[in-house]
Amino acid sequence: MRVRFSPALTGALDIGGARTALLNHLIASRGGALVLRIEDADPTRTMSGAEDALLADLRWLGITWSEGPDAGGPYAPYRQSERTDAHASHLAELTASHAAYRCFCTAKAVAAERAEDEKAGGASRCHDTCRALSSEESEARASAGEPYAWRFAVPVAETVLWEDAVQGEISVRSEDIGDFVLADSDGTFTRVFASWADDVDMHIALVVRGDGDISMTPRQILLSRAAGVEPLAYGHLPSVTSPDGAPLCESVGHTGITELRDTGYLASAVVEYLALLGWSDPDDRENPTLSDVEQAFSLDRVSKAPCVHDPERLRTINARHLRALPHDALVRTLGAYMSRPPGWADFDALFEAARDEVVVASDIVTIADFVVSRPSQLSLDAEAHAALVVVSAALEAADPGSYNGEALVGRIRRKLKAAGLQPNVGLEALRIALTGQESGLPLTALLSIMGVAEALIRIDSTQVDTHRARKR
RNA sequence: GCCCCCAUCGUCUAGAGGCCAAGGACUCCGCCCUUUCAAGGCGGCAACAGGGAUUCGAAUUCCCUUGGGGGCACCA
Repeated sequence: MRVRFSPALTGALDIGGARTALLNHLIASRGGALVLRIEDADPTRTMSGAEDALLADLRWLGITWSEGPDAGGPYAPYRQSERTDAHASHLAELTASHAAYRCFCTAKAVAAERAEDEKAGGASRCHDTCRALSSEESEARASAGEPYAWRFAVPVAETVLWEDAVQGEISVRSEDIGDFVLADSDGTFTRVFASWADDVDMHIALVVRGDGDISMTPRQILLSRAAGVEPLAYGHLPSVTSPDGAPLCESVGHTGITELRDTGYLASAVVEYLALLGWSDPDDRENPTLSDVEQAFSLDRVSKAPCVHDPERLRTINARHLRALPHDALVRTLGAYMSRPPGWADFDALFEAARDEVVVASDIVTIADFVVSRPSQLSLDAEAHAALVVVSAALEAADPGSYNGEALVGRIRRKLKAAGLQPNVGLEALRIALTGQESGLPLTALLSIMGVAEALIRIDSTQVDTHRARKR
C-alpha cells in the first residue's frame, strides 16, 4: 500500500503528528511505501528550520520513508512549494473541461454572503452568479484585469460516499460542500487542491491523515471524478487531545517529539506509547515491540473516538524500557546527560544502580547529584544519631579504602545488632547522612560508589538536633 | 447558528445479541518479598452517559437527550 505523510511546517512535530506518521509507516511496512511530502505552500505559515527538525524527529522515532525531500524519488520534488507547475496543469485540465470557473466576488462579498447563509443555515458558497457567467464574459473580465479566484463547480444534488478506512462509511451531500476555491486571486493554490494534485501525481493509494482533514475528502473525491482519475482511499484518524481537554497543539505540556527526546525518553518507548494510543493489539501483548506492532497493525482496530494524551503512561512505559536496556546502552543513554565528575572511581556503577530509579534519562542528573555533592546542614534526632555513631564506628574499623558496599552494609548491620539497636534505624540514618534523602539508590551501591573515606566525612558532618522529635 | 462524527473504570482500551453480576494495562491503595530505597510478585478500589424502543435475552441494534470532537474561509 502506497501511503504518505504530509505535514505542514507550522510547528514542531508533536504527539499527534508523530502518531499519524507512525501509523502511515506501519501500513507501509507491510509491503508498501511511505512517501514524505512537505506541505510548505504557504510561506507565511512555514517556520524556518522546521523541516530539518521534522526529519530528525521522524528518524529518531525509527520512521522510515522511501521517497521524500531528502531522499528524492520518482515523483520529485517532494515539497509542495516546488510543485506549483504540476498544480497549474491540473487546474488547466479542470478549467478546460469547465469543472472549474472564475469567481470575481471579492473576499468581502463572499464573507457577507456567508453570514447570510449561516443565518439561514446550510453551507456557505459563492452564489451561482459567477458560475453562471459565460466563458466569453469570464474571459473578458479577466483580461480587463479584474481579480478572480478559481472555484470548483460542485455538482448539484449529489451525494459523495466513501468507505473510510477507520471511520467506516461516510456520506456528504454536495449542497453541504459549496463551490470551494482551487486557486486564490494571487494565484496561490489552496491546500485541498494542492494536496489532492500531489496525491494523484505521486500515486498514493491510501491517504491516512487526522480527522481535522475529513472535510477535504468529499471535495477531493469530487476532484478525482472531474479529472477522470480513480478516487483514492481515505482513512481519518481521531484526534489526540491534551489531558485538560484542550487541543494538543495548544497545550503547554511535553508533547513535542524533540522535547521528549531531549528530556531523555527512549524512541522505543514513545513508539510503543503512540502505537497503543487509540489502537489495540489483537494479540493483547503487554509490551509489544515495534516489529510486533508492524506485523499486527491494521487500521480497522483504530478507535473512532478521540483520545487523551496521558503523560504518566508514557513515563511508565519509558521507565520500563530504560530498565530493560543492556548495560552499555544504559551507560551511554544516562551518560549523555551529565559529565563525569573527577575523583569518582566507578561511575558506571552509579548508572547501573540508578537503573530502577530513572523514569526519564535526565533524572540521572538529580540522582547523581545526591551522590556527588555532600549534603549540607544535616541534623538528626537523638535516636538516629546514636545509631549513626555505631555505624560510624563500624566504618572506621573497616579498610578505609574499601568500596565493597555489600560487605560494608553487612558489617554495619552486625554492629548495630550487637549494640542492641534496630538495624533499620541505623541504615536509614546512614542513608540520610550520605545523601540528605530518605529514599534513593540502594545503600550498597552508595557505599560502593563513594567508599569508606567519603562516607565517614559525610557522617561526621551531621549534627544532633535535640529539639527535633523523631519522625514516624 | 448549521452539518458530520464519536461515547465502556480517572486514562488507554477488550467487547460484532446470550461466553460479561463487563476483561486487560497505567494511576491509586493494601499485602508479600527484602539488610535500607526501589524493582518484582500478589490482591483491591474503579466504567457500559441518561431515557425510551426492538428482543426470550442488549455494553453490543434503533430513536431521543446530554456530553465530546471536527467542519461550515481567496488558512496550511
